[in-house]
Amino acid sequence: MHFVEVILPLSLAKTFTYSISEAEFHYIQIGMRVAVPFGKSKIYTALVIEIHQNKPALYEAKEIHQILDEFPIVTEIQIAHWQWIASYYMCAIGDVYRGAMPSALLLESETLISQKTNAIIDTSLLTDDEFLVYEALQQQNSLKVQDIIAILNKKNIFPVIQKLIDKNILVLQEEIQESYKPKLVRYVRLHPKYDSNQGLSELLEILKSAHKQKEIVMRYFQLSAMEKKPITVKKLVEEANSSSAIVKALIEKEILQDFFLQEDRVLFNGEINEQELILSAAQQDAFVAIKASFVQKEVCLLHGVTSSGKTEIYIKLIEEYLEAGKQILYLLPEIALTTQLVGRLRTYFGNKVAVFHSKYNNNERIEVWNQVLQNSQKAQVIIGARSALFLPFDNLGFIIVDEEHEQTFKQVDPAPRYHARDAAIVLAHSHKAKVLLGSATPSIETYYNATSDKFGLVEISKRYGNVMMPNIELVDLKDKYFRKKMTGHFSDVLIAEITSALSLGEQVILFQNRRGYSPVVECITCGHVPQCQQCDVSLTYHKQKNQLRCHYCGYTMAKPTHCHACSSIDLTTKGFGTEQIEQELLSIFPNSKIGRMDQDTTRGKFGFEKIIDGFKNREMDILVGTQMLAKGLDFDNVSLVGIMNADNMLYHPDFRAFERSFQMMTQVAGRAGRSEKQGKVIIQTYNPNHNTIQQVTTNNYLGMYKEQLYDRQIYKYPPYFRIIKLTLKQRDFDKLKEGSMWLYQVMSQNLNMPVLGPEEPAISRIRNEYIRTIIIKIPHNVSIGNTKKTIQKILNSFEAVAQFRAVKVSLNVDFY
DNA sequence: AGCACGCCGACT
DNA sequence: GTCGGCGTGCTC
Repeated sequence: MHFVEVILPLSLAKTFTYSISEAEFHYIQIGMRVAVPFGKSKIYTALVIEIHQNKPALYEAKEIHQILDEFPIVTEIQIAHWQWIASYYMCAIGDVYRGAMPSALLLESETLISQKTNAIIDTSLLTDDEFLVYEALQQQNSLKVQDIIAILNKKNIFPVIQKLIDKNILVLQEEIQESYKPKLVRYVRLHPKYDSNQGLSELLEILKSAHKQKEIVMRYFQLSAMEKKPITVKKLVEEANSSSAIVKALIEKEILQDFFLQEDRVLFNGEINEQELILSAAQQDAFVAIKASFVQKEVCLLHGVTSSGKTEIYIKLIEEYLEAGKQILYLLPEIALTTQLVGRLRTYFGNKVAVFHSKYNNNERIEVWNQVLQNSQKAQVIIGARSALFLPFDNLGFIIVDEEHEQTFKQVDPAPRYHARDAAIVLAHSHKAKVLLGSATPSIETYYNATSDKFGLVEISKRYGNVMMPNIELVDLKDKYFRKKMTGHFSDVLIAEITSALSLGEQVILFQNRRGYSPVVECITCGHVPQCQQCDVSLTYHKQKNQLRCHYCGYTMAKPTHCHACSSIDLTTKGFGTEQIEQELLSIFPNSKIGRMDQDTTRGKFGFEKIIDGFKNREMDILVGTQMLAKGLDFDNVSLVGIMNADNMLYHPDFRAFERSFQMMTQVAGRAGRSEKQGKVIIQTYNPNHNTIQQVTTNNYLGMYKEQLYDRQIYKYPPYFRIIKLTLKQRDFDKLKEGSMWLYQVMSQNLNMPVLGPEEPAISRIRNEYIRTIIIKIPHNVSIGNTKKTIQKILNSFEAVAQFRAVKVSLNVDFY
């Protein structure tokens, strides 16, 4: 009687018990994967988290299908960390498991349908559908469920299959395929029988008349003498200027032999910079202060203004942890930033640097996973986006969370909705590692923790190399429009500054945060704006493709030629996004090269890099972009930054709107003036006297922090209160309304704390589902654990009500 | 997440 | 009358 407890990669909170044989019991270890049958026919990759001998009383445990690993591929620290995430962020452990593992390690079975061998079939006894399946099987050995759905063009195909099985025509089998394939490279060597000197002369004799072949063999000798390492077939063919057919002939003659070696997909072949990195005085002070803070505290905030040279300090710290033989995790908010950073770190640490993020393909991810697990030399420094947090660290010593304030560290959908910064701090604790948070504009929460002695705090207020902070000028849009000094969305001041920057050969960045201000098509006659059929939003106009698009469900339609409400043909576009700014620029500065960076232009694996590199290489004069521009990019020739409209960020219905606006504007402004010359920033706004805008202008982080902190306390927001947001979704409007009201009332009666809602969000319907939200504010002196238990209990009774069961509820703890 | 069971409306 | 739609519940 031997059993294992396993986690399944499904949104199920429970663990499941399977029985194993005695032999398996002695072999199996916690952290290994097992293939298990689950439900009627499927096989899933489960993770063993406990091995025991307690026979379940209520059901008969199924046997596992097979053990998939030879050694644990998940550590016990990881399992504990995942359990913490599941409990803190109120999601199923299965969600965390599924989100944490590279998908290639979580294979599911695929049902294959094939014809029974030697079946005697009388096709006249088949129905039309059955015949179609039968006929398809004459072409192919096996079909997938999806194939049959396509062939029959209907959803429920199981009755048909069942009948065919009953008629003894079909068989089903479940197949799991290991999708990871090591990259194998083909090499050649001389056949051992010619190894001796005598063999050599024999060889030359054989090849006397085969010129081409002789050439290859001679080239092979040269290369192996020169390189003193195995030679690939590819290289040999290239060097000998020959073809692989000739190599093949030599192999067949048993003169050469081929063999395969496994190769890493991710290789670094650059030069390692041997020069020691020298820190400036300010950097050196910060470096020493951080180390001092780590003596007492586990977490330290490095608050350094934009271009204060934080990366060099990180590199110095990484060096020290590497010397101590520790693994280092470097978290970045955006995948797109990794390329730049990897290049930089590799010049110091060479092949010890590995990258991990979701755009990596499956094979690459598994290689990094294994390298981290084995504490390989190739993966001592891991750079990655938030998911890198889930790697199987063996000996983690140090975590850097760069641009700590970025909201992309918080996963929104799907569950687990974790915050990578906070989860990193917890992970570091179990590894007894240190955490460094870096930012020019720390989040209010982090700065609060740093100033209330929970975290260490180190500040740098000077830019590296004494570059001056940019000079920020405000332009009052109301006044400019009144005095007719505007050309499109550009004020005369901005145009003048762009003109002068361009004439000096300097580059310009223009920032337009498009959120909520997408261009729409409007009918001049009746004011009708085309809406998405399935969502509660206006369709966005995309000039390039001349179509209207829904940003929420992806619905597209061609731009209408007439109004669908009144048939008028007088249509106009309203609102402005990056695309329109780009268009306007083209007419104002027809001789300049203009680039655009937003979600539309940075698609594809290297879309972002292409634009960034293009701009760096000065292939463009002006770059227009969205918030992507605000994320730690370094350009050395940008002297002017323009913020097209500061107001649409400020007036977002969100308690973080001012904090975010400050961060975004300060970060964008920070792209200006990286060399000796002082940079210039123009902010166009209708509210030049707004506190937040004034704080940006005077680079007054502390002022912003204090003001926001005060507001947060009064309006009961973090860091004084923890926030849990519940989102309810349902296709039926009334059901949703009733359900959300019920939930709100029970919550506010049973929780002794503020509960807000049920609120109809600004976009109240997406993909035909109506949405309501409820917000719970947990004071800091109340136990979060108990509160979450109560919330869970209420949700359980909510689900027990039959009419509410169809309402989907999702939880977002520490909603960002 | 599947997948089966079971209950109601649109067709043979 | 049945086929097939979806709501509901369970999976070790």
